[in-house]
Amino acid sequence: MERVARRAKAVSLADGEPLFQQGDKATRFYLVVKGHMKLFRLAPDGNEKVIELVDAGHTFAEALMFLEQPRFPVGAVALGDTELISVDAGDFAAILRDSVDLCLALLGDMSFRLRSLIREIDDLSLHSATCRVAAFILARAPEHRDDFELDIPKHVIASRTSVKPETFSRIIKSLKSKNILEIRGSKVRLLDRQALEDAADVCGLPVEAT
Amino acid sequence: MERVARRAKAVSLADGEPLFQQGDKATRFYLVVKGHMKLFRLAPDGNEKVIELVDAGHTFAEALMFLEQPRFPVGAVALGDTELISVDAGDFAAILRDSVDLCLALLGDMSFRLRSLIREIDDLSLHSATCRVAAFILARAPEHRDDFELDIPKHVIASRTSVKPETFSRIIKSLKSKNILEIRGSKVRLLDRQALEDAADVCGLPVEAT
DNA sequence: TATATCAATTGACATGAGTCAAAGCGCTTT
DNA sequence: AAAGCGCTTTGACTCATGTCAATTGATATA
Repeated sequence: MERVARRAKAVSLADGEPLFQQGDKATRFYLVVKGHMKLFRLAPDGNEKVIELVDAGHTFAEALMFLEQPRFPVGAVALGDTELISVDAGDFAAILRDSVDLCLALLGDMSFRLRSLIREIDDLSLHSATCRVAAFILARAPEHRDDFELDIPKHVIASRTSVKPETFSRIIKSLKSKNILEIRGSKVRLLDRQALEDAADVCGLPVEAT
Repeated sequence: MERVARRAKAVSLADGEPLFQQGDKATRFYLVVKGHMKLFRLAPDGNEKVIELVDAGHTFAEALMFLEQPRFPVGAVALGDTELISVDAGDFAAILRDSVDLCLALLGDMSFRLRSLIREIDDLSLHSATCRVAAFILARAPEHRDDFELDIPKHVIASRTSVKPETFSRIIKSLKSKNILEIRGSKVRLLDRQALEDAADVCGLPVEAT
Protein backbone atom coordinates (compact mmCIF):
# COMPACT_ATOMS: atom_id res chain seq x y z
CA MET A 1 0.00 0.00 0.00
CA GLU A 2 2.84 2.32 0.78
CA ARG A 3 4.42 1.36 -2.47
CA VAL A 4 1.36 2.56 -4.30
CA ALA A 5 1.25 5.76 -2.34
CA ARG A 6 4.90 6.39 -2.97
CA ARG A 7 4.57 5.85 -6.68
CA ALA A 8 1.30 7.71 -7.06
CA LYS A 9 1.51 11.05 -8.79
CA ALA A 10 -0.43 14.25 -8.36
CA VAL A 11 -1.80 15.75 -11.56
CA SER A 12 -3.22 19.21 -12.08
CA LEU A 13 -5.39 20.09 -15.04
CA ALA A 14 -6.74 23.42 -16.18
CA ASP A 15 -10.30 23.78 -17.35
CA GLY A 16 -10.77 21.89 -20.60
CA GLU A 17 -7.41 20.20 -20.47
CA PRO A 18 -7.44 16.57 -21.63
CA LEU A 19 -6.05 13.76 -19.48
CA PHE A 20 -6.25 11.00 -22.06
CA GLN A 21 -8.03 10.19 -25.27
CA GLN A 22 -10.34 7.41 -26.25
CA GLY A 23 -8.19 4.52 -27.44
CA ASP A 24 -5.04 5.45 -25.50
CA LYS A 25 -3.26 2.66 -23.65
CA ALA A 26 -4.45 2.50 -20.07
CA THR A 27 -1.70 1.90 -17.54
CA ARG A 28 -2.89 4.13 -14.72
CA PHE A 29 -6.13 5.00 -13.04
CA TYR A 30 -7.24 8.11 -11.22
CA LEU A 31 -8.82 9.63 -8.15
CA VAL A 32 -10.41 13.05 -8.41
CA VAL A 33 -9.30 15.26 -5.54
CA LYS A 34 -10.78 18.54 -6.67
CA GLY A 35 -12.89 19.64 -9.62
CA HIS A 36 -14.62 17.33 -12.08
CA MET A 37 -13.65 15.05 -14.90
CA LYS A 38 -15.75 14.54 -17.99
CA LEU A 39 -15.63 11.09 -19.57
CA PHE A 40 -17.01 10.93 -23.07
CA ARG A 41 -17.29 8.94 -26.28
CA LEU A 42 -16.75 10.42 -29.71
CA ALA A 43 -18.76 9.49 -32.79
CA PRO A 44 -17.02 9.39 -36.17
CA ASP A 45 -18.89 12.56 -37.13
CA GLY A 46 -17.42 14.43 -34.18
CA ASN A 47 -20.48 14.27 -32.02
CA GLU A 48 -19.76 13.56 -28.39
CA LYS A 49 -21.70 11.85 -25.64
CA VAL A 50 -20.74 12.37 -22.02
CA ILE A 51 -20.72 8.97 -20.37
CA GLU A 52 -19.96 10.07 -16.88
CA LEU A 53 -19.14 13.10 -14.77
CA VAL A 54 -16.73 12.20 -12.02
CA ASP A 55 -16.79 14.43 -8.95
CA ALA A 56 -14.17 14.84 -6.24
CA GLY A 57 -13.72 11.79 -4.07
CA HIS A 58 -14.38 9.30 -6.85
CA THR A 59 -12.08 7.17 -8.93
CA PHE A 60 -12.29 6.29 -12.59
CA ALA A 61 -10.71 3.96 -15.13
CA GLU A 62 -9.70 1.46 -12.47
CA ALA A 63 -11.91 -1.17 -14.07
CA LEU A 64 -9.68 -1.28 -17.10
CA MET A 65 -6.62 -2.85 -15.61
CA PHE A 66 -8.16 -6.29 -15.76
CA LEU A 67 -8.47 -6.33 -19.49
CA GLU A 68 -5.99 -8.02 -21.79
CA GLN A 69 -4.81 -4.97 -23.59
CA PRO A 70 -6.29 -2.11 -21.69
CA ARG A 71 -7.27 0.95 -23.64
CA PHE A 72 -9.49 3.76 -22.48
CA PRO A 73 -12.95 3.30 -23.96
CA VAL A 74 -13.61 6.99 -23.31
CA GLY A 75 -11.75 10.26 -23.46
CA ALA A 76 -11.25 12.42 -20.34
CA VAL A 77 -11.00 16.18 -19.95
CA ALA A 78 -11.12 18.40 -16.89
CA LEU A 79 -14.17 20.54 -16.18
CA GLY A 80 -12.88 23.51 -14.26
CA ASP A 81 -9.45 23.40 -12.64
CA THR A 82 -9.01 19.88 -11.42
CA GLU A 83 -6.59 17.91 -9.28
CA LEU A 84 -6.07 14.19 -9.51
CA ILE A 85 -4.02 11.44 -8.02
CA SER A 86 -2.77 9.01 -10.60
CA VAL A 87 -2.01 5.43 -9.61
CA ASP A 88 -0.06 2.85 -11.53
CA ALA A 89 -2.26 -0.10 -12.43
CA GLY A 90 0.58 -2.59 -12.03
CA ASP A 91 1.38 -1.42 -8.52
CA PHE A 92 -2.21 -1.64 -7.58
CA ALA A 93 -2.69 -5.07 -9.11
CA ALA A 94 0.22 -6.31 -6.99
CA ILE A 95 -1.57 -5.18 -3.88
CA LEU A 96 -4.76 -6.85 -4.96
CA ARG A 97 -2.88 -10.14 -5.02
CA ASP A 98 -2.24 -9.72 -1.31
CA SER A 99 -5.66 -8.69 -0.23
CA VAL A 100 -8.81 -10.59 -0.93
CA ASP A 101 -10.74 -7.96 0.97
CA LEU A 102 -9.57 -5.27 -1.37
CA CYS A 103 -10.54 -7.47 -4.30
CA LEU A 104 -13.99 -7.87 -2.89
CA ALA A 105 -14.32 -4.17 -2.30
CA LEU A 106 -13.39 -3.52 -5.91
CA LEU A 107 -15.81 -6.15 -7.06
CA GLY A 108 -18.52 -4.37 -5.08
CA ASP A 109 -17.63 -1.09 -6.67
CA MET A 110 -17.76 -2.56 -10.13
CA SER A 111 -21.09 -4.23 -9.46
CA PHE A 112 -22.42 -0.87 -8.56
CA ARG A 113 -21.18 0.70 -11.75
CA LEU A 114 -22.54 -2.14 -13.79
CA ARG A 115 -25.95 -1.49 -12.31
CA SER A 116 -25.69 2.22 -12.99
CA LEU A 117 -24.90 1.58 -16.61
CA ILE A 118 -27.88 -0.72 -16.94
CA ARG A 119 -30.03 2.05 -15.52
CA GLU A 120 -28.57 4.39 -18.07
CA ILE A 121 -29.42 2.05 -20.92
CA ASP A 122 -32.90 1.73 -19.51
CA ASP A 123 -33.18 5.50 -19.45
CA LEU A 124 -31.96 5.90 -22.98
CA SER A 125 -34.22 3.32 -24.50
CA LEU A 126 -37.32 3.51 -22.39
CA HIS A 127 -37.57 7.14 -21.35
CA SER A 128 -38.00 10.49 -23.06
CA ALA A 129 -35.54 13.34 -23.08
CA THR A 130 -37.65 15.31 -20.60
CA CYS A 131 -37.56 12.38 -18.27
CA ARG A 132 -33.80 12.04 -18.41
CA VAL A 133 -33.23 15.71 -17.80
CA ALA A 134 -35.62 15.73 -14.86
CA ALA A 135 -33.91 12.70 -13.36
CA PHE A 136 -30.49 14.27 -13.82
CA ILE A 137 -31.43 17.48 -12.08
CA LEU A 138 -33.02 15.56 -9.27
CA ALA A 139 -29.90 13.47 -8.85
CA ARG A 140 -27.81 16.63 -8.52
CA ALA A 141 -30.14 18.28 -6.02
CA PRO A 142 -29.16 18.18 -2.34
CA GLU A 143 -31.50 16.12 -0.19
CA HIS A 144 -33.12 18.91 1.77
CA ARG A 145 -32.44 22.12 -0.02
CA ASP A 146 -34.27 23.44 -3.01
CA ASP A 147 -31.65 26.01 -4.00
CA PHE A 148 -28.38 24.83 -5.41
CA GLU A 149 -25.81 25.33 -8.11
CA LEU A 150 -25.15 23.39 -11.27
CA ASP A 151 -21.40 23.65 -11.25
CA ILE A 152 -21.34 22.24 -14.76
CA PRO A 153 -22.02 24.01 -18.08
CA LYS A 154 -25.41 23.32 -19.53
CA HIS A 155 -24.17 21.93 -22.79
CA VAL A 156 -22.29 19.28 -20.84
CA ILE A 157 -25.42 18.36 -18.94
CA ALA A 158 -27.19 18.18 -22.26
CA SER A 159 -24.65 15.73 -23.61
CA ARG A 160 -24.69 13.73 -20.38
CA THR A 161 -28.45 13.33 -20.69
CA SER A 162 -28.17 12.66 -24.42
CA VAL A 163 -30.02 15.66 -25.74
CA LYS A 164 -28.87 18.57 -27.86
CA PRO A 165 -28.28 21.90 -26.09
CA GLU A 166 -31.25 23.41 -27.90
CA THR A 167 -33.52 20.64 -26.73
CA PHE A 168 -32.17 20.90 -23.21
CA SER A 169 -32.98 24.57 -23.18
CA ARG A 170 -36.52 23.89 -24.35
CA ILE A 171 -37.08 21.22 -21.75
CA ILE A 172 -36.00 23.60 -19.02
CA LYS A 173 -38.28 26.24 -20.44
CA SER A 174 -41.18 23.86 -20.33
CA LEU A 175 -40.44 22.87 -16.72
CA LYS A 176 -40.27 26.54 -15.84
CA SER A 177 -43.60 27.23 -17.50
CA LYS A 178 -45.16 24.54 -15.32
CA ASN A 179 -43.70 26.19 -12.22
CA ILE A 180 -41.67 23.11 -11.43
CA LEU A 181 -38.34 24.89 -11.23
CA GLU A 182 -36.40 28.05 -11.93
CA ILE A 183 -32.96 28.31 -13.44
CA ARG A 184 -30.99 31.54 -13.64
CA GLY A 185 -27.45 31.14 -14.79
CA SER A 186 -26.18 28.20 -12.82
CA LYS A 187 -28.54 28.71 -9.90
CA VAL A 188 -31.38 26.25 -9.67
CA ARG A 189 -34.44 26.47 -7.47
CA LEU A 190 -36.85 23.60 -7.20
CA LEU A 191 -40.39 24.91 -6.86
CA ASP A 192 -42.18 21.60 -6.94
CA ARG A 193 -39.96 18.68 -6.19
CA GLN A 194 -42.79 16.20 -6.34
CA ALA A 195 -43.78 17.27 -9.84
CA LEU A 196 -40.18 16.94 -10.92
CA GLU A 197 -40.02 13.43 -9.52
CA ASP A 198 -43.19 12.59 -11.38
CA ALA A 199 -41.76 13.97 -14.60
CA ALA A 200 -38.66 11.87 -14.00
CA ASP A 201 -40.40 8.54 -13.97
CA VAL A 202 -43.86 8.89 -15.45
CA CYS A 203 -41.81 10.42 -18.10
CA GLY A 204 -43.11 9.71 -21.55
CA LEU A 205 -46.47 11.29 -20.98
CA PRO A 206 -45.95 15.04 -20.71
CA VAL A 207 -47.60 16.44 -17.61
CA GLU A 208 -50.83 18.29 -18.33
CA ALA A 209 -50.29 22.01 -18.23
CA THR A 210 -52.16 25.29 -18.39
CA MET B 1 -15.18 -25.73 -5.12
CA GLU B 2 -16.74 -29.10 -4.55
CA ARG B 3 -19.08 -27.53 -2.06
CA VAL B 4 -20.39 -25.22 -4.76
CA ALA B 5 -20.72 -28.06 -7.22
CA ARG B 6 -22.57 -30.15 -4.70
CA ARG B 7 -24.99 -27.40 -3.85
CA ALA B 8 -25.51 -26.20 -7.39
CA LYS B 9 -28.86 -27.04 -8.92
CA ALA B 10 -29.90 -27.83 -12.45
CA VAL B 11 -32.86 -25.83 -13.73
CA SER B 12 -34.93 -26.51 -16.84
CA LEU B 13 -37.14 -23.88 -18.41
CA ALA B 14 -39.62 -24.14 -21.23
CA ASP B 15 -39.77 -21.49 -23.93
CA GLY B 16 -41.02 -18.24 -22.47
CA GLU B 17 -40.80 -19.41 -18.89
CA PRO B 18 -39.54 -16.76 -16.46
CA LEU B 19 -36.62 -17.43 -14.14
CA PHE B 20 -36.92 -14.29 -12.05
CA GLN B 21 -38.40 -10.85 -12.25
CA GLN B 22 -36.90 -7.41 -12.10
CA GLY B 23 -36.69 -6.45 -8.42
CA ASP B 24 -36.58 -9.99 -7.00
CA LYS B 25 -33.99 -10.70 -4.33
CA ALA B 26 -30.85 -12.11 -5.90
CA THR B 27 -29.27 -14.96 -3.93
CA ARG B 28 -28.15 -17.15 -6.79
CA PHE B 29 -26.53 -16.73 -10.15
CA TYR B 30 -26.67 -18.82 -13.29
CA LEU B 31 -24.80 -20.56 -16.07
CA VAL B 32 -26.61 -21.27 -19.33
CA VAL B 33 -26.00 -24.84 -20.44
CA LYS B 34 -28.42 -25.00 -23.32
CA GLY B 35 -30.76 -22.53 -25.01
CA HIS B 36 -30.80 -18.79 -24.38
CA MET B 37 -31.88 -16.44 -21.67
CA LYS B 38 -33.38 -13.03 -22.33
CA LEU B 39 -32.57 -10.31 -19.78
CA PHE B 40 -34.79 -7.26 -20.01
CA ARG B 41 -35.98 -4.09 -18.35
CA LEU B 42 -39.60 -3.09 -18.12
CA ALA B 43 -40.88 0.45 -18.44
CA PRO B 44 -43.85 1.55 -16.33
CA ASP B 45 -45.96 1.58 -19.50
CA GLY B 46 -45.23 -2.09 -20.14
CA ASN B 47 -42.66 -1.50 -22.83
CA GLU B 48 -39.66 -3.79 -22.60
CA LYS B 49 -36.04 -3.41 -23.61
CA VAL B 50 -33.85 -6.47 -23.96
CA ILE B 51 -30.58 -5.69 -22.21
CA GLU B 52 -28.77 -8.88 -23.03
CA LEU B 53 -29.18 -12.23 -24.70
CA VAL B 54 -27.17 -14.89 -22.88
CA ASP B 55 -26.14 -17.89 -24.93
CA ALA B 56 -25.03 -21.32 -23.75
CA GLY B 57 -21.68 -21.30 -21.98
CA HIS B 58 -22.15 -17.92 -20.39
CA THR B 59 -23.10 -16.86 -16.88
CA PHE B 60 -25.32 -14.03 -15.75
CA ALA B 61 -26.30 -12.20 -12.59
CA GLU B 62 -23.05 -13.09 -10.86
CA ALA B 63 -22.13 -9.43 -10.58
CA LEU B 64 -24.97 -8.84 -8.17
CA MET B 65 -23.70 -10.72 -5.20
CA PHE B 66 -21.38 -7.90 -4.22
CA LEU B 67 -24.13 -5.42 -3.65
CA GLU B 68 -25.55 -4.62 -0.24
CA GLN B 69 -29.02 -5.82 -0.81
CA PRO B 70 -28.87 -7.60 -4.10
CA ARG B 71 -31.92 -7.44 -6.33
CA PHE B 72 -32.09 -8.29 -9.99
CA PRO B 73 -32.03 -5.10 -12.04
CA VAL B 74 -33.56 -7.06 -14.96
CA GLY B 75 -36.08 -9.80 -15.49
CA ALA B 76 -35.11 -13.12 -17.08
CA VAL B 77 -37.09 -15.49 -19.28
CA ALA B 78 -36.04 -18.47 -21.37
CA LEU B 79 -35.93 -18.24 -25.15
CA GLY B 80 -36.57 -21.73 -26.39
CA ASP B 81 -36.19 -24.69 -24.04
CA THR B 82 -33.29 -23.83 -21.81
CA GLU B 83 -31.15 -25.53 -19.20
CA LEU B 84 -29.26 -23.74 -16.48
CA ILE B 85 -27.04 -24.41 -13.55
CA SER B 86 -27.91 -22.32 -10.55
CA VAL B 87 -25.25 -21.48 -7.99
CA ASP B 88 -25.70 -20.09 -4.52
CA ALA B 89 -24.06 -16.69 -4.20
CA GLY B 90 -23.05 -17.30 -0.61
CA ASP B 91 -21.27 -20.55 -1.45
CA PHE B 92 -19.47 -18.88 -4.25
CA ALA B 93 -18.48 -15.87 -2.19
CA ALA B 94 -16.90 -18.22 0.34
CA ILE B 95 -14.73 -19.66 -2.38
CA LEU B 96 -13.71 -16.25 -3.57
CA ARG B 97 -12.31 -15.59 -0.12
CA ASP B 98 -9.91 -18.46 -0.66
CA SER B 99 -8.80 -17.64 -4.13
CA VAL B 100 -7.38 -14.36 -5.22
CA ASP B 101 -6.98 -15.76 -8.69
CA LEU B 102 -10.66 -16.43 -8.96
CA CYS B 103 -11.33 -12.90 -7.74
CA LEU B 104 -9.09 -11.51 -10.41
CA ALA B 105 -10.76 -13.63 -13.05
CA LEU B 106 -14.14 -12.31 -11.99
CA LEU B 107 -12.81 -8.80 -11.99
CA GLY B 108 -11.65 -9.36 -15.54
CA ASP B 109 -15.04 -10.63 -16.53
CA MET B 110 -16.77 -7.66 -15.01
CA SER B 111 -14.40 -5.23 -16.67
CA PHE B 112 -15.35 -6.75 -19.93
CA ARG B 113 -19.04 -6.35 -19.27
CA LEU B 114 -18.55 -2.81 -18.16
CA ARG B 115 -16.91 -2.05 -21.46
CA SER B 116 -19.68 -3.75 -23.39
CA LEU B 117 -22.27 -1.65 -21.64
CA ILE B 118 -20.38 1.51 -22.45
CA ARG B 119 -20.35 0.46 -26.08
CA GLU B 120 -24.05 -0.08 -25.87
CA ILE B 121 -24.62 3.40 -24.49
CA ASP B 122 -22.43 4.74 -27.25
CA ASP B 123 -24.53 2.89 -29.79
CA LEU B 124 -27.79 4.12 -28.37
CA SER B 125 -26.84 7.73 -28.19
CA LEU B 126 -24.49 8.18 -31.11
CA HIS B 127 -25.76 5.78 -33.77
CA SER B 128 -28.91 5.34 -35.82
CA ALA B 129 -31.28 2.41 -35.69
CA THR B 130 -29.99 1.07 -39.00
CA CYS B 131 -26.51 1.13 -37.63
CA ARG B 132 -27.41 -0.80 -34.50
CA VAL B 133 -29.27 -3.45 -36.45
CA ALA B 134 -26.41 -3.87 -38.90
CA ALA B 135 -23.94 -4.21 -36.04
CA PHE B 136 -26.11 -6.74 -34.30
CA ILE B 137 -26.43 -8.96 -37.33
CA LEU B 138 -22.74 -8.72 -37.96
CA ALA B 139 -22.00 -9.71 -34.39
CA ARG B 140 -24.17 -12.79 -34.79
CA ALA B 141 -22.64 -13.83 -38.09
CA PRO B 142 -20.03 -16.61 -38.05
CA GLU B 143 -16.56 -15.47 -39.02
CA HIS B 144 -16.27 -17.17 -42.38
CA ARG B 145 -19.71 -18.19 -43.46
CA ASP B 146 -22.30 -15.98 -45.03
CA ASP B 147 -25.27 -18.25 -44.39
CA PHE B 148 -26.49 -18.71 -40.85
CA GLU B 149 -29.54 -18.84 -38.63
CA LEU B 150 -30.99 -16.26 -36.30
CA ASP B 151 -32.10 -18.61 -33.60
CA ILE B 152 -33.94 -15.76 -31.95
CA PRO B 153 -37.34 -14.25 -32.87
CA LYS B 154 -37.13 -10.99 -34.76
CA HIS B 155 -39.14 -8.98 -32.30
CA VAL B 156 -36.60 -9.91 -29.64
CA ILE B 157 -33.77 -8.74 -31.85
CA ALA B 158 -35.73 -5.58 -32.40
CA SER B 159 -36.00 -4.96 -28.68
CA ARG B 160 -32.34 -5.85 -28.19
CA THR B 161 -31.34 -3.24 -30.73
CA SER B 162 -33.86 -0.76 -29.34
CA VAL B 163 -36.12 -0.42 -32.32
CA LYS B 164 -39.76 -1.31 -32.78
CA PRO B 165 -40.54 -4.49 -34.73
CA GLU B 166 -42.03 -2.43 -37.54
CA THR B 167 -38.90 -0.36 -37.83
CA PHE B 168 -36.73 -3.46 -37.68
CA SER B 169 -38.69 -4.93 -40.54
CA ARG B 170 -38.22 -1.79 -42.58
CA ILE B 171 -34.51 -1.66 -41.93
CA ILE B 172 -34.13 -5.23 -43.12
CA LYS B 173 -36.19 -4.42 -46.17
CA SER B 174 -33.93 -1.53 -46.96
CA LEU B 175 -30.79 -3.66 -46.54
CA LYS B 176 -32.35 -6.24 -48.84
CA SER B 177 -33.15 -3.63 -51.46
CA LYS B 178 -29.49 -2.63 -51.46
CA ASN B 179 -28.46 -6.26 -52.00
CA ILE B 180 -26.58 -6.30 -48.74
CA LEU B 181 -28.34 -9.32 -47.30
CA GLU B 182 -31.28 -11.70 -47.60
CA ILE B 183 -33.50 -12.95 -44.82
CA ARG B 184 -36.08 -15.65 -45.25
CA GLY B 185 -37.66 -16.85 -42.05
CA SER B 186 -34.72 -17.25 -39.70
CA LYS B 187 -32.17 -17.89 -42.44
CA VAL B 188 -29.81 -15.07 -43.14
CA ARG B 189 -27.46 -14.74 -46.07
CA LEU B 190 -24.92 -11.98 -46.23
CA LEU B 191 -24.50 -10.80 -49.80
CA ASP B 192 -22.14 -7.95 -49.14
CA ARG B 193 -20.39 -8.17 -45.82
CA GLN B 194 -18.32 -5.12 -46.45
CA ALA B 195 -21.35 -2.96 -47.14
CA LEU B 196 -22.94 -4.24 -43.94
CA GLU B 197 -19.83 -3.34 -41.98
CA ASP B 198 -19.91 0.10 -43.50
CA ALA B 199 -23.56 0.49 -42.57
CA ALA B 200 -22.67 -0.57 -39.04
CA ASP B 201 -20.21 2.19 -38.37
CA VAL B 202 -20.62 4.94 -40.90
CA CYS B 203 -24.08 4.58 -39.73
CA GLY B 204 -25.97 7.81 -39.56
CA LEU B 205 -25.51 8.59 -43.22
CA PRO B 206 -27.59 6.10 -45.18
CA VAL B 207 -25.54 4.45 -47.94
CA GLU B 208 -26.22 5.86 -51.38
CA ALA B 209 -28.46 3.56 -53.36
CA THR B 210 -29.92 3.22 -56.84
C1' DT C 1 -59.11 -29.11 -43.79
C1' DA C 2 -60.61 -25.33 -40.90
C1' DT C 3 -59.29 -22.25 -37.25
C1' DA C 4 -57.10 -19.88 -33.60
C1' DT C 5 -52.84 -17.67 -32.51
C1' DC C 6 -48.84 -15.22 -32.73
C1' DA C 7 -45.13 -13.10 -35.55
C1' DA C 8 -43.93 -10.31 -39.39
C1' DT C 9 -44.91 -7.06 -42.83
C1' DT C 10 -46.91 -2.95 -44.94
C1' DG C 11 -49.10 1.55 -45.31
C1' DA C 12 -50.65 6.02 -43.55
C1' DC C 13 -49.87 9.19 -40.22
C1' DA C 14 -48.09 11.58 -35.86
C1' DT C 15 -44.42 13.46 -33.23
C1' DG C 16 -40.17 14.03 -30.49
C1' DA C 17 -36.02 15.58 -31.08
C1' DG C 18 -32.42 17.20 -34.32
C1' DT C 19 -30.69 20.88 -37.59
C1' DC C 20 -29.83 25.36 -39.16
C1' DA C 21 -29.64 30.04 -38.45
C1' DA C 22 -30.19 34.17 -35.94
C1' DA C 23 -30.38 36.73 -31.79
C1' DG C 24 -29.52 37.52 -26.88
C1' DC C 25 -26.80 37.37 -22.75
C1' DG C 26 -22.93 37.28 -19.77
C1' DC C 27 -18.18 37.31 -19.62
C1' DT C 28 -13.43 39.13 -20.18
C1' DT C 29 -10.28 42.18 -22.66
C1' DT C 30 -8.96 46.46 -24.43
C1' DA D 1 -17.85 51.91 -22.39
C1' DA D 2 -17.02 49.28 -26.46
C1' DA D 3 -15.77 45.22 -28.56
C1' DG D 4 -15.15 40.32 -28.78
C1' DC D 5 -16.23 35.61 -27.67
C1' DG D 6 -18.72 31.55 -25.82
C1' DC D 7 -22.70 29.87 -24.15
C1' DT D 8 -27.63 29.84 -24.19
C1' DT D 9 -32.00 30.73 -26.03
C1' DT D 10 -35.49 31.10 -29.75
C1' DG D 11 -37.81 30.22 -34.06
C1' DA D 12 -38.78 27.68 -38.26
C1' DC D 13 -38.24 23.58 -40.49
C1' DT D 14 -36.85 18.51 -41.30
C1' DC D 15 -36.54 13.81 -40.47
C1' DA D 16 -36.06 9.38 -38.14
C1' DT D 17 -38.76 6.55 -35.59
C1' DG D 18 -42.80 5.50 -33.27
C1' DT D 19 -47.94 4.61 -33.43
C1' DC D 20 -52.08 2.66 -35.16
C1' DA D 21 -54.40 -0.36 -38.00
C1' DA D 22 -54.93 -3.73 -41.42
C1' DT D 23 -52.98 -7.78 -43.97
C1' DT D 24 -50.27 -11.59 -44.61
C1' DG D 25 -47.79 -15.59 -43.21
C1' DA D 26 -46.59 -19.49 -40.40
C1' DT D 27 -47.41 -22.82 -36.90
C1' DA D 28 -50.07 -25.23 -33.87
C1' DT D 29 -54.80 -27.11 -32.40
C1' DA D 30 -59.13 -28.96 -33.12
